[in-house]
Amino acid sequence: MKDKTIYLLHANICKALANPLRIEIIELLGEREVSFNDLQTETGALKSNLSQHLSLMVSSGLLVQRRDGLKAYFKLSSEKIAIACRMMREILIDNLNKQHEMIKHL
Amino acid sequence: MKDKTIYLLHANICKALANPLRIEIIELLGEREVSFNDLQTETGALKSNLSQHLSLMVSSGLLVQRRDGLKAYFKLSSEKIAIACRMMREILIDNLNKQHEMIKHL
DNA sequence: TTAATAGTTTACAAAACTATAAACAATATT
DNA sequence: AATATTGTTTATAGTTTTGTAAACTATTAA
Repeated sequence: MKDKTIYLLHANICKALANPLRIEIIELLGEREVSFNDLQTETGALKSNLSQHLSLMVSSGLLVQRRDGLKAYFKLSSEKIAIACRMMREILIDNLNKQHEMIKHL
Repeated sequence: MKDKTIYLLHANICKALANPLRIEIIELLGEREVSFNDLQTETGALKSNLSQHLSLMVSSGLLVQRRDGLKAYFKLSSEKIAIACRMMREILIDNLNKQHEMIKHL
């Protein structure tokens, strides 16, 4: 029987991306570090909800957190994350375009 | 109020990857088309379960399905999907290596 | 020390996801 | 026509994810 652990771990990384707010966070982080406060302002999310999502992203290894006094700052743990995220966006756009073509040819 | 539709759609693409069996399927498909039967043999999944996952992947635009008589065949709708998937795997491996380093330095 | 600020954690209900089993449909074979 | 093959769909029960609200913690300021 083949070991499926790697698929489970791999799926967990994908899961950490699989939420609209978390996608928005990744795009806001882009190349730079952003404070919790700015993330809240820009996403409009509830503090508690934002904190939960950020915590999930940190513990799944997508983000790194730093604290300075009361303030918390977050950044991507690797630029590969932004790249993978952009690639998914491309797949989405391609799909939307294909659907659009389908509809046009009716 | 900013429109978040794009984040929702983007997250849906990520969700379509966010399951161990679906990751395994994507890797099996790689560059080539594979029959339902072969997918079942190689994954060891239940027919009904496999069919549900494949159906989800088709409707989310990740896969294309073809039928020939009784047989069903599946392939990736774009090679970008394999690439994105490999990139996620790299992120995973990097994370595991980082964790390993952390543990070593205790 | 008290109050204010900035996040975090916990509790909980609703929604989404998953695996299994059983019923079903479509095609091919006898 | 009857049977077998190859999947698909539906039903269901258990699990996970999610957003909100409330309680809590840590740091800073008065």
